This record gives sequence, structure tokens and C-alpha cells, in this order.
Amino acid sequence: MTTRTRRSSRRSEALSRERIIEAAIELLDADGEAGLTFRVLTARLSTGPGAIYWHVANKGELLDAATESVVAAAVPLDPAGSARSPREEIRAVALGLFEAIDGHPWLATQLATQLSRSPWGSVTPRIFEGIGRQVRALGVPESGWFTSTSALVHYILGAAGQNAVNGRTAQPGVDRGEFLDAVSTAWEELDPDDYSFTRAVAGQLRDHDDREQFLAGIDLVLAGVTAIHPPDGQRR
Amino acid sequence: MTTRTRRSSRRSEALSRERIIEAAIELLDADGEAGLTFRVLTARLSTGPGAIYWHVANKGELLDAATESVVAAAVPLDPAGSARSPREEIRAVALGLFEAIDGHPWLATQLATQLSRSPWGSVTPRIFEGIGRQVRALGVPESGWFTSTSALVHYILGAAGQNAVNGRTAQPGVDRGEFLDAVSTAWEELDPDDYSFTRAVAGQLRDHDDREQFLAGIDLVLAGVTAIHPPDGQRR
DNA sequence: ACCTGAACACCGTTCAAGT
DNA sequence: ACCTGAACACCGTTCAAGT
Repeated sequence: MTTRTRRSSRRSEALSRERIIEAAIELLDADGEAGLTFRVLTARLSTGPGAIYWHVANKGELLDAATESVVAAAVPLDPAGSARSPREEIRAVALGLFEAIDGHPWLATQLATQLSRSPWGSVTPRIFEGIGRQVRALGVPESGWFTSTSALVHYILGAAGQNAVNGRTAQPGVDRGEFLDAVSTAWEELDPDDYSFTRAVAGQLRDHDDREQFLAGIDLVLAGVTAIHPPDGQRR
Repeated sequence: MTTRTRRSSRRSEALSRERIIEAAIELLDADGEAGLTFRVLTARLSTGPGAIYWHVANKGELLDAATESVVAAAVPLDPAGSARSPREEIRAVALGLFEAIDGHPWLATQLATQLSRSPWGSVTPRIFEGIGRQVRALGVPESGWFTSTSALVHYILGAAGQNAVNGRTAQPGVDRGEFLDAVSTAWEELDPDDYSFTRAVAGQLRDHDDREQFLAGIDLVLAGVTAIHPPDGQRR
């Protein structure tokens, strides 16, 4: 009984930066980066381009805002009942991001570019903080904070992007199973001399579970963190 | 005394897929992704768009080809005198990629998108193979091959992209030192309650050396690999 | 202060026509 | 087989004008 499907946005309701961002996210979710166009955006909001440019500087800023909005929702900075261990907390942050990218495939590319383009924005610090606090809580000595947190964040972004984009709708309409199967088969047909390893591992690619692998990778990096920076205090 | 600057390509020399890709890379290097346009490409090669479309299906394929070309040069599959240890070899592959992205900043985004868009291409297998062989040589048991190699590759792509794009010419004309300084300062001015960790680590961000950090991260992930998958045979 | 919508410069791509 | 170049559909953005 809520505002029924509103394809072209209930006439009035006043334009606002928030509504624009919201509509942009819907378009991105539906048709990827190519789906976000000022023409369809103005149609959806039933305005003209000028109205949007009043609230938003340009398309880049709109994409940044959409990214920040989604990341903020996926990675809460103040975890509610923090009865979880640092390790569990890190997995939670990572999974939050993983799932966000899974639900919004355009996020992967966006994160890759935006993170480096404008690290003054709120998204890099948010992710960094979410992971870093737990690295600190883990008892890693201060000298290892930056390296450890960076390694975790880089792994998470790389893996989440990779897996998730493969996942839901890299190209809308491709089934995950078929996709992995096709890649796996392609790997098996590589030159045996040049690609002995990749061929050997094609089967593991076909059978692997994204989420499981992703978390296994986190555990692996965490093992590296504690191996190289043995916790000084804390014992769990 | 070589072919002097050839701004608009010595008239003849016949068009070919290779020459097109070569020119595309030059444009990408000079002005980033926005610099590669069919108008300027045709001008540079002194032809019409139709000629290019004869050799290349579309812009996407051109970008993919440019990426493959650069990666192939940066990550040789058959390392010459392999007197190096697996660990050194992995660092070499990673540094190759790191440097490639440093010299061709557009590569970062391209790798992030292409790796997931078309893993049947030659670039994913190449990187995977380069790292994976050494994971195998390290004595990691077969059950750990896929997870370990994935973790390394994800870290490498994430970190290399991140660092390198920050590095040379994220936006042409921004000095690396000033850039890091600005970000570091921005981090120091974050809310002390919400961002205690990020603030604490701002100094380490300012002072860190890209390459050093990058390699430290690799060592960290490698430590995780050997911690979780203790080598069964091999002893170095 | 906020919105309209025609207009501008530019883009990737196509295709009939040439050689 | 390979190339030419005008034309098409579409894009982000601007801006004088309205309220």
C-alpha cells in the first residue's frame, strides 16, 4: 500500500539532492553505469537538466554521492551491540561491503576509481576506520597499523569487486553458474605449457563459493597480520 | 634520429590493428581515459572512423586490447633466468604490475573492470598464472592453491591500483607529495569520535613510501599463506 | 531560490560509396 | 580487402528565461 511503483515519480514532492541521488541509484541498479543518463534521470524525476544541475555539480559528483550513500548504509561506523571479536567485526565490515557490491554491481568500478580520485571523500575514511579500529583492537602494535589495515582494505576491495561483479549482474541476464562454468572451461583449454597452474586450478574455480572464498581470504590476510605483527597485549 | 615526434603519424605505413592499439595507448597515457576518442585517434592516424572499425570491433575491444598489450609486456610469463625464489618471483610479478599501472594510470580502472567483465581474456590468466606458479613452488598444498593465489592477486590489484593511481597522474598536474599531504591533513581533521583510528594513522599515510608499503603488504599476505597452508615439501 | 527547456559541443557508431 | 567521410542517435552541460 506504499507509493505504488512510481515509474516517473509522483509529480510534486519537490526536487532535492536526496531524491536525485536516490533516483540515480535506482537507475544504476537497474541498468548499470550506462543506465544513468541525464535524459532518463530528468524523465524519471519529471524535470529538466537545469533542475538537476541546481542540486548537483555534474555527473561525477552524482556518482560520488550515490557511492557514498550506498557505502554509508552498508558499513555502519558505530556497530550496534559490539559483543563481537575484532576478527568477527572485520569479517562483518568486509561482508557488508561485499554484499553492497553484490546488490549494486556498479559500486565495484566506482570504488576502484573514486577511492583513488578523491580520498578526501567520506568513503575511504569510513572503510579504513571500520577495519582499522579492529586491527588496533586485535593488539597489533602501532607501527603495524597502517600496513595491516591497508593490506586488508586492498584485499577486500579487490576481492569484493571481483567476486561480486562476476556475481549478480556483470552483464544483466547472465547466470552465475553458467558464467563460472564457461570461464572454468576456458581455463582448462589454455596452453598446457604456458598455463599449467591456471589449468590445474580451473576445477577449484568452478566449484568455489564466492562468499566462502572471500572470507577465507580475509582469514588468510589476518593470519599474515598476526604472524608479522604479533599482538602485544590482548588475548581475545 | 628516429621517426621524429610523428604527431600525426607518417602518412602511409599502412593501418593495422597493432598500430591502432599503439596509438590508443599513447593517447591513454597522455590524457587518460577521456583522451582516447575516435576523433583524435583518426586524426592521429590520419584516417576515418570506418578504417578503425575495420580492424577493431568497438571502443571496448580497443581498451581491452590496449590493456592486454600493456600487461603482456609488464608480466612476462616465462621469467628468463629464474634463479629467484618463489617469494622473489611473486614480488617481481607484483612489482611489474605496479610499475605498469604507475606508467599507465588508466590501467587501474581498466583492470578492475576488465578482469571481471571478461576473465576469458588473456590478462586474468596471465596474472593468475604468474602468481600461482610460485604459490605452488612455495610448497603450498594443492587444496590451498586457489585461495592463496586469489588472495594475492586481489591484494596486488587493489593495492597497485590504489597506490599507482594516487601516484603519477591521477589528475595530470597534481604533485604526489602535495597530494598525500592534503589527504593526510584532511584525515587529521576528521571527527575525533568517529574517526579515532584514521586520525591516528594520518601521519603514517603522509610519510609512507608507496613501493615499500606495497611490498610489505605482499610479505604480509605471503606470511598468511604459509601460516594457513604450511608448505608440505620444499624448504627454500 | 528554484526550475524550464532549447541549444551547444561532442561522443561512438554506421554505412553507402570508393579503390 | 581495406579505406573514406558524411550522417545518425545520443551524450553531458549551459544558460537565458521564467516563477
